[in-house]
Amino acid sequence: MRKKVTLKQIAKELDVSISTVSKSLRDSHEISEDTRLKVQAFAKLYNYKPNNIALSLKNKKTKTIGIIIPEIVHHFFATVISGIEQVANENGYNVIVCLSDESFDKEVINLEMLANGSTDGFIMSLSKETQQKKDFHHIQEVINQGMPVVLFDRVTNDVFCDKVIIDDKQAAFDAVQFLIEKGFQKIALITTVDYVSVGKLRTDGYKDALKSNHIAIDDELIIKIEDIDNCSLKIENLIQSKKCEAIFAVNELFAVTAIKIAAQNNLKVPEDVSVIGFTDGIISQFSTPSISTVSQNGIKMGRKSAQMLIDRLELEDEENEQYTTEIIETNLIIRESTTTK
Amino acid sequence: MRKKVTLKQIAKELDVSISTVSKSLRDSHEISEDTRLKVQAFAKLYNYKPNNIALSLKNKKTKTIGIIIPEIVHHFFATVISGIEQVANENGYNVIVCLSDESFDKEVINLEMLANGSTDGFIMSLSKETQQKKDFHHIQEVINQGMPVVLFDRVTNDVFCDKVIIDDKQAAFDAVQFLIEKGFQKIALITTVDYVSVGKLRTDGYKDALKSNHIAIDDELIIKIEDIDNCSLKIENLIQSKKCEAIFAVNELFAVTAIKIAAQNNLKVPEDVSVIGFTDGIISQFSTPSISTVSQNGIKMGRKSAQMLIDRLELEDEENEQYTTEIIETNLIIRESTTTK
DNA sequence: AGAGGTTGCGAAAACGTTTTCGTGTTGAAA
DNA sequence: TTTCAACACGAAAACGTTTTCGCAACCTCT
Repeated sequence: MRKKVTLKQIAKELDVSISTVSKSLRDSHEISEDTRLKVQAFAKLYNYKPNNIALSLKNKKTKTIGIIIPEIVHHFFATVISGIEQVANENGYNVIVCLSDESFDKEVINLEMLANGSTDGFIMSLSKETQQKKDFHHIQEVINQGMPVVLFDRVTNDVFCDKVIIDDKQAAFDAVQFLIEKGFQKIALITTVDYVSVGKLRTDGYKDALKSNHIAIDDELIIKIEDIDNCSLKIENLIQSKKCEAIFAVNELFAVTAIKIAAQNNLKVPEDVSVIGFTDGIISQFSTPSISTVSQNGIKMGRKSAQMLIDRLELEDEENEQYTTEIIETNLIIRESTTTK
Repeated sequence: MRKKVTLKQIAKELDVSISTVSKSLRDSHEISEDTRLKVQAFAKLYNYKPNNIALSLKNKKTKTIGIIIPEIVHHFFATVISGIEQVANENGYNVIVCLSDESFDKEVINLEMLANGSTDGFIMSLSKETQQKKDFHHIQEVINQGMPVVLFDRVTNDVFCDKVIIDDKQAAFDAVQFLIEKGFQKIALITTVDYVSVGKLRTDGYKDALKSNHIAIDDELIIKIEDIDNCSLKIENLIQSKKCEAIFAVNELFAVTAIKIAAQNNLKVPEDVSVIGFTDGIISQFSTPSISTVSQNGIKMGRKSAQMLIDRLELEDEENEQYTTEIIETNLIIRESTTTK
């Protein structure tokens, strides 16, 4: 076992001081060429690499970004991480990932853990519980300590920081508008409970689209799912009522579930009912029929978030800038699950 | 902006030494109760938390696990990370995630970067390129430096370390055996090129199952996909040849693609052709028909990997133990894509 | 009162860097 | 021969901890 070699060991071996070794390796002109080359050769031979921890301590920079998200087994979040990682890598940063499991407490613990020197800043998306409690003191805290935070997707107006979102309301509006233009009037909405910020916004977009087309909002056509695991019953009721010609679902899972239940009830998609989902994930692409959906472009969202964070980290004159909220464009991807009335 | 407070600042403020503060906070009996309580109260007031970097430097332990995987936008890998994160969290570890993007060079760079003090050990799954080049010196290197490594799923016999795998060959055997027992003889295989270790093993399992049932291996029924993005053509040829009654695919994507292409060619699944996939991901669960598949249990794999790594990290008398290879059981999940002949 | 033990605290080293500053040696200019 | 700059290098501080050791001051016996 050949442990990593340190400056001290090199210094001892070559009978020079630690300073000399350090300077030689950093090509300082203070050191004679003789010594410099000798040290460099020795360092190369022993594969010397500076210790990151020591550097972090000295520089008060870790070159590490903390990511805190509700869960990773979720295609959208995975793509965002992927985007973050790309930009982080390009700029010499590493990412350390923590999962809140949609729990407020875990979010707080993770944040505090990483805030004690482990990372230079954070990119996060709020857990459901946090959104429900509307308690953001932990985030405010790290910001007060001078660590930049970028919120993405599930954000809040209650904390001032950089944010990256899509225009959920507009995207939902567009999707529903599309259905209306295809001739549908009886459009159902499958959404989440209101405290999930994006769910609420998408619901608003749905309602706005109906309103601006002078279509009455029928509460029987709006179902709010609390627990994703047993959403089937409510959806089945909706389908069996046969009151809807089209469905707009605020996520993939709701969309594909609706399609499945429709099939079980001998309704064909899109012939009998058109479906548009949200999030262009694996499900939308590969289910049969493939699902028309609002694409969120998680990669771009991640890249943008990382870029904003790194920009702020490397800004010398802190504080100077105002916070901005970046909006990532969405687009409607039309596939097999929609048709014309 | 209230920066984090340090021992030194507390010491100065209370006019005691740094040692006294440190000891007070760690409830040392060396310190009088008076002083202890005073320091603790002050520390609490200013929300003192020890700096992780300083601790890491001192203890020569980071309490951080490095994960290096080919990609994260892949349900299986996401579940493994999830499992790792659970166990890591339970044991006070953080995880830092790097993506190799299936590139050998990125794998090496990430590994070397993290090996310079950033993590205590690694959990990794080899990139395709690494498996193809059969160059594992970078992994051997960090092991030689005394950092434990756990390989999972895509492993190699060329490096000695702990490993967590499924019995790919047996699992494939079981899946094919199942199809045979359902009465099928003409069973096609959609697999990867041979240098992907798991692809090779699953191919072996397929062949063994046929052999042990005295069914001749028909090379026309075996197609090897190099590039996942344009696998359609080869699969279409297979489907159109109409020579197969059942298909065993070594991953979800191949399975769902086969089903889609079958549909396009007016073949129904499972009525006209049965399909079994590999990996119980989102696709298998939500596609229509839902896909019978070999479940790998990524969570369990991640948990086991993390446990093995942490066990080794916290083993005082290093070296003492032998390396082990843990096999996670798989199970065949039968859904709608298979039937009886 | 002296010996010995306990109590309470501080100095300093250590982890591995980088960087500032000081210093001794050399060479050249005056 | 003296003076001064350039050169080459080392000592030490700093980042924030923990821990070992040393050392006073006090207490308790004889």
